[in-house]
Amino acid sequence: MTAGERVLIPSKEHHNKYYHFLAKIPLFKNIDESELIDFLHSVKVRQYHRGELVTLDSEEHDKCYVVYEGLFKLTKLDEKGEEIVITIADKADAIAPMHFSEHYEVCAEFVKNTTLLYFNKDEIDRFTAKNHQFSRNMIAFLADSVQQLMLSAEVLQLKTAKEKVGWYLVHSKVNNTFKLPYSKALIASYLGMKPESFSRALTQLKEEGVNLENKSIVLDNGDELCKYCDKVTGSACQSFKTERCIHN
Amino acid sequence: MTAGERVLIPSKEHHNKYYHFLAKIPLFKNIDESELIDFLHSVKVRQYHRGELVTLDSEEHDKCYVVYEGLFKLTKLDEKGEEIVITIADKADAIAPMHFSEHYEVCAEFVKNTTLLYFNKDEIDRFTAKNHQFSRNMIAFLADSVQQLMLSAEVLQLKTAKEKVGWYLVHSKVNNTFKLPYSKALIASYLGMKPESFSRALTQLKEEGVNLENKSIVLDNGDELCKYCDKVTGSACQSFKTERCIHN
DNA sequence: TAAAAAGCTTGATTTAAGTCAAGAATAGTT
DNA sequence: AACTATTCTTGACTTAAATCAAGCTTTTTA
Repeated sequence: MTAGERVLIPSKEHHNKYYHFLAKIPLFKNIDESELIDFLHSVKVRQYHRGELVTLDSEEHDKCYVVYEGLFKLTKLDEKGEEIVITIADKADAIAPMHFSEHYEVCAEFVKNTTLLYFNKDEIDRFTAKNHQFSRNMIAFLADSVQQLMLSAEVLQLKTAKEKVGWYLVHSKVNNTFKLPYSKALIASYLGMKPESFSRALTQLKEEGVNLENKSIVLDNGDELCKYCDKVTGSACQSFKTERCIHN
Repeated sequence: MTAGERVLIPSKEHHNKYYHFLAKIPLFKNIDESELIDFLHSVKVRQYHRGELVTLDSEEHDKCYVVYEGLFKLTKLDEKGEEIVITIADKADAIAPMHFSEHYEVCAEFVKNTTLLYFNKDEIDRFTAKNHQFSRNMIAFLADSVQQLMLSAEVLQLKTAKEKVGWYLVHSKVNNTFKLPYSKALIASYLGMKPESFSRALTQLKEEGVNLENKSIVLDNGDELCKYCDKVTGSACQSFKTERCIHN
């Protein structure tokens, strides 16, 4: 199956479905309906299989992708076959290789069967020139990427295995989901550690009252994860800066 | 000395000097002279001493800085006093904490006496709205930050001590400077390693024909560093993709 | 529902880089 | 030139996480 065969030209009803989906993502926030409808005509769709590995080189490079359905990890591979996970891209997340050097090669590894919506660079550029709100959204999107990358640089370099896992779990607590969103192995690779180390970190956390039942976080007391919380994550917490919060 | 005392209101002749400097940096590329002159009236100046440590919180946050003279490292510190270096900001480099969450705290550690030019967020926002080329430049600036951060994530996580140092040296080779731009300790911290490890890595590289005399790189053969070169760095090399290049 | 595969855990061992400590080299100052 | 303060190097030792290997669980599929 070649790339071309899997590029779908969306029908009118699909367009409608994609429009409603895209209109809600941050990249298209606060944009006039008429302009947005017009722009979204240039959307293309492509599907990928679980386990598939795509190198974002030359051809795939001048694009901006949005995950419509599914999950993939954006990775960098070295000669020895080692990999680092740069981001986990979940539903509604965007990836814009069009902004990188054509010599910067990254890989997309599809964790589930995945449907990506995408736009070509020249369409994006035209819309950026035409619509100032879209420029602003693009700036916000990139700024958010920068901040996330700086935050994970910090986590990866400064924290021990236990602290990394605690930090990851505190997200799920702040989200109010109290659930691990992905497999342990995937989260481990995102945290730059091996599944064995992840598992050992969990047994250490168990001694502190942090338990995982199935994929749900169960806390003996309720505040056991607070010590692993950073300020940016914490700012989304209900108890942020109350007396129960470590950030004052 | 309080912050206020060190904020200088530039005189007309200083303005002229700053204008010529700023007009050449990427953030202000291809902008009409009249518009740029107008915008640059909002520039402010501040000086910092070697060794000074400034936390970019609340007050310092809503700004965009450009290094006019000097050098600082943007760092993240943890409770134990450990630090990671996010970027080394040298002459003409820009840092825009205004794009980050107010809860994301970073530190600037001044390596030399430093003069920073800066703009307030609302001025930047106004100019972004008014001038599309500036929007484009801002997008390019952020995209470049994203790529640099992804590249260093890769270097920091995937490479051994020797490979990190080799990778750093190959930059200086591609630049044609063949010189270490900073102290070994600063470069070591940028590479996420201790000075001792940096030193040991250098002795390993010496066995491969890579020598440092004073701060100059001296190669026995000339191609000893090529194996440490990544594609993005390599694309700036004279011999990129020739038969002498590892990237084909 | 059995079989196979994938995902996870636990133990024993290795390893690369960090730590600590002391001395050498270089740069800066009087 | 002599003194001081950094900066860098080298050696001995420690340590956190990786690796290797085996067994256990859960999920998938036939």
